[in-house]
Amino acid sequence: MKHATLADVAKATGVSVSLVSLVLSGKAAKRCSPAVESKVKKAAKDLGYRANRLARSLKEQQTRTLGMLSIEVATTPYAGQLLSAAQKTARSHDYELLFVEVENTPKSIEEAFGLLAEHQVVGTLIAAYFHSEVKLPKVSPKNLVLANCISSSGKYPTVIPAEYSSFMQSLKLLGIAGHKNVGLIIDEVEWPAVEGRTKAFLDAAQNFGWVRPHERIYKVSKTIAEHGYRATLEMMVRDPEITAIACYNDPLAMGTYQALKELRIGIPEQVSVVGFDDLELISGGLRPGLTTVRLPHFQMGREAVEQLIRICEEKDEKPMNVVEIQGELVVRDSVSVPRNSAASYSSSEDSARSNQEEEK
Amino acid sequence: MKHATLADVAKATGVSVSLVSLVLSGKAAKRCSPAVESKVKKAAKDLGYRANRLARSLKEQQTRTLGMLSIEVATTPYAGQLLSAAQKTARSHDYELLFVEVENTPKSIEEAFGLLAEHQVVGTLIAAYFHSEVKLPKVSPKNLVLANCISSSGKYPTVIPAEYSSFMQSLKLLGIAGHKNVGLIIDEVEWPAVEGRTKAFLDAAQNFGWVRPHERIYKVSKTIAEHGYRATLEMMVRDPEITAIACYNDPLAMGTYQALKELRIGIPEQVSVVGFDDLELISGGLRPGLTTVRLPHFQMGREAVEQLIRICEEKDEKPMNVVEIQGELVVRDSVSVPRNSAASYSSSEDSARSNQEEEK
DNA sequence: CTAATTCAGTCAATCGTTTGACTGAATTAG
DNA sequence: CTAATTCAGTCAAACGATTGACTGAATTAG
Repeated sequence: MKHATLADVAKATGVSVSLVSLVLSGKAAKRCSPAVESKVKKAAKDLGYRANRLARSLKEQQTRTLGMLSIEVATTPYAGQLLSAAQKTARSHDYELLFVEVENTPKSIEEAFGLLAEHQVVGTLIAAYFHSEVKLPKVSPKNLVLANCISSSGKYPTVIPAEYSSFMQSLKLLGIAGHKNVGLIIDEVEWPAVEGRTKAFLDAAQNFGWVRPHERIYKVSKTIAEHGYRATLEMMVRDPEITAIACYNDPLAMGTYQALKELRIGIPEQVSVVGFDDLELISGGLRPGLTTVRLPHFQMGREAVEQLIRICEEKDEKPMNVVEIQGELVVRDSVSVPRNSAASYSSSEDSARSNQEEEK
Repeated sequence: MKHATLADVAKATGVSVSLVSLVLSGKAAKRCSPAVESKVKKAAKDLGYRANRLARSLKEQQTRTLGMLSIEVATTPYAGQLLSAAQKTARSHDYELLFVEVENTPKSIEEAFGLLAEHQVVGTLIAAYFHSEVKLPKVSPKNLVLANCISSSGKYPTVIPAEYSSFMQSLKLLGIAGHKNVGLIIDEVEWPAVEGRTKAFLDAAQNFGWVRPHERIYKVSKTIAEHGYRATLEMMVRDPEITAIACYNDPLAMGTYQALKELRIGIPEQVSVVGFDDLELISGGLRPGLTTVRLPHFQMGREAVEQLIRICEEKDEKPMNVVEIQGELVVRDSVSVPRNSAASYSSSEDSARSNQEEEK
């Protein structure tokens, strides 16, 4: 049971294929009597006619299909929002998304470009799932937008998180609360994300007069809870006067929580903690709730597709080259004023004891 | 700079379009001299010729495109694996994936079906991100496979996790370790997943002689850490002899950890915990690592697409109607023998007593 | 009353690929 | 030497939708 075609509708109404096409695409302006028009529409509906996009695209010499290349996306919890936003945005402009997963190698990406070319996509979006550099092949399609990743070529419109100012929001919170002894736990690899957040930390330190910030950066080789735990233990032993810890991401913060709890250091009474990413499972699941910054995955997906469609349709006078999107500070309960400015926390030893007492 | 077509290659070599087509699709058997064949191939390569799939599909009256409908997928951390597997599997059979996100309503799904029909997809996959029931419209395409969801119609091949036997693996672990007092924290909503796991719990209780299992099922209205925390506090207060807690999923187990730590109950020395899902961020991030069951998202995606392709190509004598895929037990460090059966935990009485005292 | 315009539609070419039918030359069989 | 076969290709008709050019009739303008 194949789909009905224009010819079927034409036969059913006894008019020509041309007229049916004109009527159904609303271009029948002065070419059709109202009577025939409604007959055609009725027949189309009865037959369940739907245009064959292959034929239409072939004739029109262009599709409304976008290619979405995901770099090892799907294995991370970030994946969804960006992809979801991309699809919905595309859909709302009557575009479809052809989804392909690739590795971050020129070869793999080039293969995917080839595939997409065969499908005559009009534009391509490349998304990564943490803010990283993507390795493009020498020849790339002209309508290309990068989301959550950058390319050294710098030739393509790029939508990335505003690392610096996003992270700065949570650092400001610590600064304004009065913290002076703040530690940072961060990835040792020099991703763009690391760079921006480190700079934010150092600038915040400068602005708020934080003590010895350079010595209080702890690098970890993997940004997982385990490493956050170890870094925090080390930090608190070496640097017991620290009153706030900023973590590169939420999994690290999860480890920080574990270490602090093990050391009987109260959050946030004795040490405040901020994370980054807002992985709901972690940030909303921890006790107390983790104050963190929500990465704008949804917005990036939407913005990237909108840019892409704009350049595909050449509506754009001059596309923005890099769009930075601000994350949203999500305030939960892991930040308070530093203990030494609060009478009741005059001594961490006391607090530790009082914690134990409280639990009885 | 449009793409080269067969006509371009033909012009470049001075032969007919037909012959180029024949050569490039390897059907030139006896119709072409070796000399011309290599000339054609060279020209095609030089021009970067790639077949236009729209034209090909139009002519052949069938595409190699599959529709992938995701039900509110992308917001969950599970999303990726299934989608990733689906795409890779499709790709390995030379199929592409048109990705559409829908809501779980007949209307939204029907709209998507229409879109996919316009794109002449040969088959459709519907995936949900937790094992749930999907509401299909009255008319659905014939080549349809469900992944991680079920439909009341029961007409379509369905690939779902083996809830019962997957959960049973971790319950067996508790049973074999010698636990007799086991609590279950589970969603109050009657998803298929809840049903299967509850039955597993009751059967395990029967087999291993667990005490009063029915009274030890704690229902929560949301399966998040917070509710796991509250349920666990309640459970341990009401039922201090419990030595093991099985959680419906990992976020609940995260809450269980928090409650047990707050009560100063050691994991696993005093109470063992098992989760479900293997959300790496949680299960690998908790201390001690959470023993849990990895949901077979990747395998479901792959299996579903393979089924789909099989029915699309009508290779299948009789497609399996429901394929259940077993999850993998991931053993970390949250299970040990129960405290009162182990000599080394003779002091567990002490802990238990002190626990109770603390709770007063 | 003729000419121009409008109305209501049809014709036919086109997009790029595929493939069965065809052709003209060369080779082989008998 | 003729007839049949093979070789090396070409022709042309689709697939379904689009759209500028066209047509024949009716209406209107002058």
